[in-house]
Amino acid sequence: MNNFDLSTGSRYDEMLAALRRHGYRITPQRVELPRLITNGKDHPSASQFYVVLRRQFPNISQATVYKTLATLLQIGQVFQVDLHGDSHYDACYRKPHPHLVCTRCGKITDGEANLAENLLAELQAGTGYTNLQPQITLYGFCPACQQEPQSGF
Amino acid sequence: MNNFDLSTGSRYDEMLAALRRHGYRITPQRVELPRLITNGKDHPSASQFYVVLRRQFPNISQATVYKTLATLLQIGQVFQVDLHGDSHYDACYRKPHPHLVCTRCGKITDGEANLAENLLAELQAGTGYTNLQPQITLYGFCPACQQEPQSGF
DNA sequence: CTAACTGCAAAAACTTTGCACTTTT
DNA sequence: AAAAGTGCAAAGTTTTTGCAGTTAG
Repeated sequence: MNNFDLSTGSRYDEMLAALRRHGYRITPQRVELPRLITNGKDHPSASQFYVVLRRQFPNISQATVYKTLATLLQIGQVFQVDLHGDSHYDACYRKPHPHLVCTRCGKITDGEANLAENLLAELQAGTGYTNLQPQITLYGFCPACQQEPQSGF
Repeated sequence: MNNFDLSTGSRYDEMLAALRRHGYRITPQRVELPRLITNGKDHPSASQFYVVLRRQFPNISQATVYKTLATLLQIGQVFQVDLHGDSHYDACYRKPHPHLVCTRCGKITDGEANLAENLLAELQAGTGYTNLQPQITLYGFCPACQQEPQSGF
């Protein structure tokens, strides 16, 4: 049921294991955010995580959400999608793939990975840059939003 | 001397012509920002434009910079590169190309376009999305910054 | 028990907005 | 002269920071 081949257990288990491996403590908040991000195929923002997490932790703070995401980012367990305005997070960073952002409804979906990997390889080789982390975002109108009338052009 | 083949005059002339064509008035500020962005091969942020523009317009406001960039964006004359904390701008949006961002010094440089265009075509065809505007950003260490010691790992 | 983590509140950074004044056309 | 643009200041967002109290190991 997982789109990505993870021979070493589920994405969620791997994320918690990574936290432990890096010496971070396992707190209820650090259990729940990984669970959320690995369960859905959406790409929530910090404030979207905050809203959902508050159902289980009524007193959780935005700071904790930001700090947890920063931690996961640091150990390479989430991938950041920078949008104009805020950042969104993707749990499945291992296979680089493009993100399609609908500029009308704001939905973010995953694109195909094939060429993305080739492009990464090409750049890795040709530019002298190392440690390249790709962020491929395409802004456009999703199939559902194409029916609606143009905004103002 | 221009990296991109612009059969119809310089990038700067084209940008001003586009402003006129769309009915925008040509003000000193709208002359100078296009001159700045088309002259360099860097990718300034709004506040970087602000700092430079203040040399010629001591009273210019950040608001004017943001509004001017929004206008140029709207008529497709600049391309926006969304980074974690702010957005940067590229004058040569016509040929989609990747941007390489050094996570140590922050420098943004242009990558090769070949595969970028193929990837765009592939996605345009395969996803049902329309009007796709690619934003391909790769974070890594630039050649100059690779000598320095790792931050803290 | 100790170091690490959380929540809270304040602050910082980026961007947008409203409005009076000025400038293009 | 009219419409559009600018500057200023205030406000709106997102994200970061400092610190006291709490908790995981």
